[in-house]
Amino acid sequence: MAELSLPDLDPVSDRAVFRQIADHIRDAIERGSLPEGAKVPSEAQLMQHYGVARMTIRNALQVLQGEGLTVAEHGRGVFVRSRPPVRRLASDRFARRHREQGKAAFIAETEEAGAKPSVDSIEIKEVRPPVAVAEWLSISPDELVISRSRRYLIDGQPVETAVSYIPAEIARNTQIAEPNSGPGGIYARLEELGYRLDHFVEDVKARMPLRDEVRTLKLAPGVPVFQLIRTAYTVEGLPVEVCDTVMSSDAYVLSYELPAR
Amino acid sequence: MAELSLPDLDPVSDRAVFRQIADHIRDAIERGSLPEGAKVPSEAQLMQHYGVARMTIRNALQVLQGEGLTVAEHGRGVFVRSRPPVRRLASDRFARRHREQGKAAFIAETEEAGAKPSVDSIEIKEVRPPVAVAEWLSISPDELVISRSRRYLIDGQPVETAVSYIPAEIARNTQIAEPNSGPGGIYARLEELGYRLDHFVEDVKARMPLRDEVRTLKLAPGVPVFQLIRTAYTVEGLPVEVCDTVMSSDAYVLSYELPAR
DNA sequence: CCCGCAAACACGTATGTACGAGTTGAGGAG
DNA sequence: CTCCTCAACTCGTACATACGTGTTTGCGGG
Repeated sequence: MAELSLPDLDPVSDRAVFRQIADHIRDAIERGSLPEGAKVPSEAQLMQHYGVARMTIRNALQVLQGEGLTVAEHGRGVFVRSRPPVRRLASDRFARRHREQGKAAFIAETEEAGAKPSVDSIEIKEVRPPVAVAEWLSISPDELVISRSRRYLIDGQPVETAVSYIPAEIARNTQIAEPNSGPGGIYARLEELGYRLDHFVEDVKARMPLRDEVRTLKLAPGVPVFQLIRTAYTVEGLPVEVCDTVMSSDAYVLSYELPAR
Repeated sequence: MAELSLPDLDPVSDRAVFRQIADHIRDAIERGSLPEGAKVPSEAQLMQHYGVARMTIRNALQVLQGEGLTVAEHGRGVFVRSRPPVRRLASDRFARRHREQGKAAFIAETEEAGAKPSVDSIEIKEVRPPVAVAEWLSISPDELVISRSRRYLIDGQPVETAVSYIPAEIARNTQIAEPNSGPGGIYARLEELGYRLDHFVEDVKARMPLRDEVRTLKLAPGVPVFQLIRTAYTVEGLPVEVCDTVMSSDAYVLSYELPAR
């Protein structure tokens, strides 16, 4: 790696050696000396350059990996993470005019972007709701709900998991309780059943993924997830569905429009 | 820590030892055997329990810290992270009626929650905009903008930094270019200047914090940040302000209302 | 009884060693 | 020329050791 010149350590600094090294590499990435996809010098090369032990180098590399700046590939090296192009989720994605065109939001958006959407792991159960879900739906935790779990993929890559909860009173023996919820998705079905949707409330959190989520969404180290809790309300103010969605934060930008009124 | 019983290692598993140990502790946290704020057994105790080297224990603990589940406190121990009560940002926070009451959104919300809001590090400059900002404002990168940086604190704890950009053409020699932007904040001033605000578009990303952000927001390890880019549009569709906000993701839940239309 | 200080304890940083396992490319066999 | 093997390189895991620095606690002297 003669191409990349890293500074030497500052012997008087009280900053830990592994942090100084992480700083040097981070600077190189931010400067563009190490562009996306570039290979970071190997552990052995960095040991030689700085004259420190391997553990020190590994500590430094782990800092960068935790920041989501690099990924290590076993047997190949450490590389600057290249971020996939992000998808922007519009705030009108649940507008009725989209439903009336017969496609669920995810399918329509993805095809629009020229990619191939798919959905797998669809699982439908009638269960007692988690307490938080019962609260959002304003029902008793003893009332059963239909839960619809699924995973969304773009060009075969998993990008999002979601679980919807609908009171069983509403959804039982309807197409909502079928794996294929029909044209326009479950929101179209709810409206056919006479539940006129008025608005959704979407609560957005960000956090580090759980272990399962890392596996299911094939997340790189150092990538947080969005967790969205979306509740659908009818014009009467009745909550009829809660959807709990987890998505990789580096595949998405969420876009919302706020009225200035 | 006789209170907490951790399983033994599975000698036939091909899962790395440090991951198994991390799994055990994670399970204990999720089960509630290690409640919020509880002290995780010390490195020495875990070494003894599992009969492994300290580095192995430290690797395990680092996994959990990276997941945001624990924090290590030098000289004291490792503790289960307790999440502070979250603040919920309503989607009508920029409604005109709030501006007319003379308080900026942040101040009003925080006082409402019974906490003491403050703002520091206010810095106002006239600069050339970053290219991305110029694009959002639909101006040339050569046109100057007023940038207003500030940091928001709740009860003295920093929770959010923000930088607003307003075309200098609009804001020069107005109160917008003063540290104290007056009652109702800069949006009230813009409306007084004849820019009737119609709506905002807020783009939400989540990512791991940069080094500076960790320092400025006093972020715990394993806590991602939200980055919000909010653009204010007038009724004529003219973008008049862009605000780039970074906030700790564990102090906030963002809440948006979406029309079903 | 209280204060102060030292020991015990805890995590942080760093060195050195060893072996395992995935990837790659060069060189030799066919 | 092609294919295969193997060596070299790379990161992953784990052990042992040492010393630094911040925190807590308990003992002993005043």
